[in-house]
Amino acid sequence: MQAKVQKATKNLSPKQMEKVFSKVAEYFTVLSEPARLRIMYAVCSGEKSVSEVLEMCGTSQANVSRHLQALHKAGILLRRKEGVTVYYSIADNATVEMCQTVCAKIAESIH
Amino acid sequence: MQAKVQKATKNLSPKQMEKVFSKVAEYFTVLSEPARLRIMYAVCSGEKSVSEVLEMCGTSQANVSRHLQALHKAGILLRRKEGVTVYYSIADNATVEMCQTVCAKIAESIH
DNA sequence: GTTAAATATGCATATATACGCATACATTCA
DNA sequence: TGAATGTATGCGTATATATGCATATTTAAC
Repeated sequence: MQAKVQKATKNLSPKQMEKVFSKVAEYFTVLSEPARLRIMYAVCSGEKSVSEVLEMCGTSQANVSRHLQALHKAGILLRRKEGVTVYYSIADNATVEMCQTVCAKIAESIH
Repeated sequence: MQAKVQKATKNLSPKQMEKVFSKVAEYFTVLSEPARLRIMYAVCSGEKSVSEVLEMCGTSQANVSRHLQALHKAGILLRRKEGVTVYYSIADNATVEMCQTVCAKIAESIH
């Protein structure tokens, strides 16, 4: 962590370092909810409207809407509006691949 | 996410899938605290005792102790006791590298 | 304009957890 | 045994946020 991170944080003040850690923590917070992971998993199979995700994930409409917004705000999902319908799709493949790796690793430990 | 994850989750029941998402969420939760990231960053430079981390990170001893325990319980840090002193070091390099990547990416956006 | 469908938001509540403080526990040494 | 050092834990509090429910907002069709 230090080696690589120091390259990117070499010229950062302690205050700025705090900001980095704070933002990184925020980022991981978005991924730290089962409901959001379920939703991400759904959107991974292709662009989905809020209603479609709602059907696939089975919780309240309000929740799905808010979770999708959170993922969008974090830059992980793309948002596209078409009439009354709002479509979400993957924006950040790096994040998705990271989740893939972690999910696969943990899934194996369950087999 | 689906492609790779489906390979590892092909034979999992919906209930088991829920367990996977739940465990993945737990894992990310550990990484979603600035204080813990700061501590991980400190331990990255080499094995550290609780007191050493305490000096580097500047919060209460109780907090440092608990955060280190959380990181250990998550399998990210190794714990070694020597007399009264407890030393922690990196156990899971994959996690550390993941944090490196995310930190570097976010640090760049601050420059 | 009215209605209907899709999405978003306000509010109350429950739950999780980070933190500070005090104190307990463990180990070493005199 | 007693004292000192390093670490862990119990407890109360503050804060964040996930959720459900009701309702508002947006857009299209009539």
